[in-house]
Amino acid sequence: MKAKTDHSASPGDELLRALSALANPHRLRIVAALAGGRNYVSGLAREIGISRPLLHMHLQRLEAARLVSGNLELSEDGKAMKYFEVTSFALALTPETVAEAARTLSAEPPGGQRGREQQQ
Amino acid sequence: MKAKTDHSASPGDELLRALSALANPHRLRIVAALAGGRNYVSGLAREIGISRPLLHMHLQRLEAARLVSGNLELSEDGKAMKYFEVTSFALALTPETVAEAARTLSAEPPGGQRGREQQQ
DNA sequence: TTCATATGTAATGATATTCTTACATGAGAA
DNA sequence: TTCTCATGTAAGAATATCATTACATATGAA
Repeated sequence: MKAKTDHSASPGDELLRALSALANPHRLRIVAALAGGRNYVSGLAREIGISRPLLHMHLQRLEAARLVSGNLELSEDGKAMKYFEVTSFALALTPETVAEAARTLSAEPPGGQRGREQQQ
Repeated sequence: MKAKTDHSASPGDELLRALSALANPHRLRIVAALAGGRNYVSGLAREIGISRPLLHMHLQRLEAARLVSGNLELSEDGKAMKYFEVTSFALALTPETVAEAARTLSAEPPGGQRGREQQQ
């Protein structure tokens, strides 16, 4: 129950989070829509045709991966609206960059990075 | 039950499949290990410390995404060994490339690309 | 034959993700 | 007050993913 927006993660973990965030058709469309200009969640939900609660969940995932960012604003008529926009991310994925990132992955609970003697 | 290695998929679908394939710590490590040289599945399983059936499953996912490829060979002593190697993939991920790919996503079973009038 | 190596897959369970429905709040307009 | 539009979140069901265990095959060596 911590680190939803973990600011202290290894490059490997950050890459993994970004990849997990992008590995979904809805979220790809969300990023695509926001690449065309910022929008608030209700408007965005209508634009891409999914429910607000669902969009809310996907936006959280994208924001946790730092691929989008949102901030609450007050419209002229006083309505609170949360506008989201894409961050200017740039990920280069090749066998080499993946290999480099994989070296700093923290996952895998039991065992850790060191000590991997095969048994039987 | 079809298209495990779908050769006729849109760029968007291919990107989604590649992203889904990479969005897993084991599979990042598998790609990393193979980037250091080809290997056969039992050897690779020992190298990265996971069970063979599990590795087999992950390799299928990576191969379906065309990130790795394997071919069966016969060792000198007659053992059948399946050697895997990474393909020379290169994915550039930016808001723009994602937006471009998202235009050709086929997913979303009911509704399709067209016809998205809001109800309510 | 038995042991050790390689291959693959089926069955099952444990977790994680995804998605809908329903509810709750706040502010301006009618 | 009531309606509309915005926000968010909780609960539960439906799927998908992940992982282990167990089984099945084939080959060479002891």
